[in-house]
Amino acid sequence: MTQDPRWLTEAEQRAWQAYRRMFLLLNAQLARDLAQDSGLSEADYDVLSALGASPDRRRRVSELADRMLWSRSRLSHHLARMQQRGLVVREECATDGRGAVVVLTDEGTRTIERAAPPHVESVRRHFIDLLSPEQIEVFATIGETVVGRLTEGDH
Amino acid sequence: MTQDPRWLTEAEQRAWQAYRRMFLLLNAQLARDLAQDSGLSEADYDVLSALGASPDRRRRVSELADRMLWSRSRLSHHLARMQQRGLVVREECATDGRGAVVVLTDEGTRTIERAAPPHVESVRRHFIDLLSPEQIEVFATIGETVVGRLTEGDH
DNA sequence: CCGTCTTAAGTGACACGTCAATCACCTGCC
DNA sequence: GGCAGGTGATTGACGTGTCACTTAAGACGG
Repeated sequence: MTQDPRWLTEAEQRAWQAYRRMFLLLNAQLARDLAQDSGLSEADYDVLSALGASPDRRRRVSELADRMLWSRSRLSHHLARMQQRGLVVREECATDGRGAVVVLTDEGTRTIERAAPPHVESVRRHFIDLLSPEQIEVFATIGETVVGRLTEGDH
Repeated sequence: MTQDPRWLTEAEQRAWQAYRRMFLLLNAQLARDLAQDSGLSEADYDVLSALGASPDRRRRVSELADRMLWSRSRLSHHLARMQQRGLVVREECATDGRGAVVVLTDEGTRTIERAAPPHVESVRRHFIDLLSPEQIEVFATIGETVVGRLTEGDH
C-alpha cells in the first residue's frame, strides 16, 4: 500500500512555483536579448563561452560535453551546425585516434568576445542586480546543495 | 562608445553557475522520475495538472496557455498529441465561436491523479527536502522578485 | 598478437518548440 | 448592416534535442 504523499506546504508551493516561472521567463528573456544583441542562441553562447575559457580555445568533444552537462549526441549535432557557420572546427586528436578536438575559429573567438559583454549585462539586469548580496549567497548555496545531491555517486 | 561591462563578481558567478547547473540536473532528474513512474513528460504533467486544477477540469485554450506561460502554438501542438493519446479532448466554446475548450478525459483524470503523488515525492527528494524553511522562504522571494520584474508592464 | 570489452564520436529517425502564415470569427465604427 | 481591424486557434516548415544504433579505435587478459 502506497503511503499518502506529503503534499507541499503553502510556502513550499510558493518556492516551487516561483522557481518554475522564474526559469521560464528568465530563460526566454535572456534568449531574446542574446538573439537581438548577438544573433546567437543560448546553446551557441554556452558552447562558445566554454571553448573560449578553455586552454588554447580547444577541447576534447566529450570533455566539453561533460563540462557543459550536455549529451554527446546533442553536442555533436550542435557542433555540426556551428562548424557549418564557421564558428568552430573539428580536428583529430593526436593522442587518441577515436577522439576529436573542437577548436574555436577566429570568427568564433570574435563572436564570443563581442557577445559576452551584452550577455553579462542582460544577466545582471534581469537577475543578479535584483538580488542583495545575502540573497546571492543563499541562492548559490541552495544551488550547490541541490547539484551536490544530484551528482553524488558520480565518479 | 560602449562602457566596459561590469563582469560578475566571484560570488555572483557562483550563484549564476549553480543556478544553471541546478536547473539542468534537476530538470533531467525530475523528467527521468516522471517518465519512469508515470510514462509522462514534464510537459504532459504540467498540462494535466493545470487542467486538473481547473473548474470542471476544463479551460479555454488560450487561458491555459497564458496560465502556463506557453505559446499558443506550443500548447496547440501538444494538445493534439495528448488528444491522440486520449488524455484530453477539445470542445467548441459556447460563447465564442473562435474559441476552443480543452477538457480532461476520464483517463486524463486518472493519469494525473496517479502521477501526482510520485512526482511530488520526486520534487521533495531532489529539491524541497534539501532546503531549510529559511532557504525556502528566501528562494521564493527571489523567484517572485525576478518574475515580478520580468512581468511588470504586462496588463 | 588475438579476441573481447569498453569508449569516443557521429548518425538517423523521431518528438518537440518556434515562427510565420492562415482561417474563422468577433468587435466596433460609419 | 457591412467592412476594417483585431483576436482565438491551428498548421506547416524548420531548427533543435533525444534515443538507439553504428563505426572506429583503444585497453587488456590470455
